[in-house]
Amino acid sequence: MVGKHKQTCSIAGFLNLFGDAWTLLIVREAFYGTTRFSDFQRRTGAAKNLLSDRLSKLVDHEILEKVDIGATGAHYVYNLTAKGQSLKPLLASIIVWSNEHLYPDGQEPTLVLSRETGEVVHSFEMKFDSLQPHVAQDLDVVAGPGANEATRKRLTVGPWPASQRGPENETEETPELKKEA
Amino acid sequence: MVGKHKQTCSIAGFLNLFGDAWTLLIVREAFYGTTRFSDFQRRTGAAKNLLSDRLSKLVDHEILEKVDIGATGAHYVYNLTAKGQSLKPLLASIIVWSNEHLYPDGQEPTLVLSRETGEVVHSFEMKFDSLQPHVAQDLDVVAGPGANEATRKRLTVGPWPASQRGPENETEETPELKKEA
DNA sequence: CAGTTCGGTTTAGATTTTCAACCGAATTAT
DNA sequence: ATAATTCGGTTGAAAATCTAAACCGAACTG
Repeated sequence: MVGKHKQTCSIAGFLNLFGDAWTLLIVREAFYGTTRFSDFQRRTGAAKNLLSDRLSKLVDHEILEKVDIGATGAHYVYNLTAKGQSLKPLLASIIVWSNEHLYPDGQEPTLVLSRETGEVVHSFEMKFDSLQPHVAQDLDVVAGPGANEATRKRLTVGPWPASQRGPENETEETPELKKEA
Repeated sequence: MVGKHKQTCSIAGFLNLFGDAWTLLIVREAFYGTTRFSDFQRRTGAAKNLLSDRLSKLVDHEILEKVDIGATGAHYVYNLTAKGQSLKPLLASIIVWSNEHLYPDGQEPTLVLSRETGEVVHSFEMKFDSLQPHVAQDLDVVAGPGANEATRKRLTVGPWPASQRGPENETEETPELKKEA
């Protein structure tokens, strides 16, 4: 796949990779510590063939790496690469924007916290020092006041990206957006 | 539309609005100063019915506002609302990430500059002061070394978001990604 | 008053997504 | 030993979405 957008534009290039309903959700899952095919499927709700396709695409683009575990069997883990982890500030930005503009105050499903102070992050700015490596390693994502039980259970576990956790039973329901659609 | 993702998750909520190939590209166009239906169509390449649908959705969500100009005729402009303009840091983040990870050095189609220093912005960090309004008003987006003529012509004009510009003739071509797909 | 522009809608066909069924290899249970 | 289950998919059929082109009315232009 060469990508649908032919424009010379950094945003169009991004959309060629992430401009669909599932890819970024799969990356989110990877940050939540999900590594197994079946866990991605259960936790995102994506169909298996589509999930298979998107995982391959992410592996092709070196956002994830596929590692064969289990001596001979069909057992793999998908891990975030360094490139994949570099998406963290972007995901954090998306959470912050969504919380401010899509959810009523006090109903945010997830929150971005400063790891240092524990305070909720509400806004962000570009950093002008081009010599520094990526920052935003000092951010955590935790369940917000609008999180349901399933979400809360998964987000009370640790830092982001998290190490792998076992496959608990989850069923997600009802969002509750500020503006309808 | 209620949204495809039912999960209680700020990222899923975002994807319910922006998780497709065109919506964010239309918002980008709005930042580039595009306001008219036909200009959106020509500059994004989206089919008219899909563009119509997406513009309505963005108006519903108050990212854009539709203003009737021209006394009686079918003449409208779509303007970014304050909520729409609040997406600027997110779009800037996307450009910065794409430039670092999708394009070879020196072939970035668009660049994010500090308005103050004129320097290229390479990374960003969250701002922990929750009392401040959105920042990143001091950023400009300009054509990068990898921009083609069409892109360059449109991006040499001014600040971002730009005021409306006339409909020049553009035809976009060939991207050139670091990793194939 | 004929043709063009603007902002769409409609329709038909192509593509993508969903959903369920199926599959082989390995692992666990009886 | 053999049956059932898990894992990581693939296949195929139906539904939904997207593309591309045709069409449309209401200005406005020549």
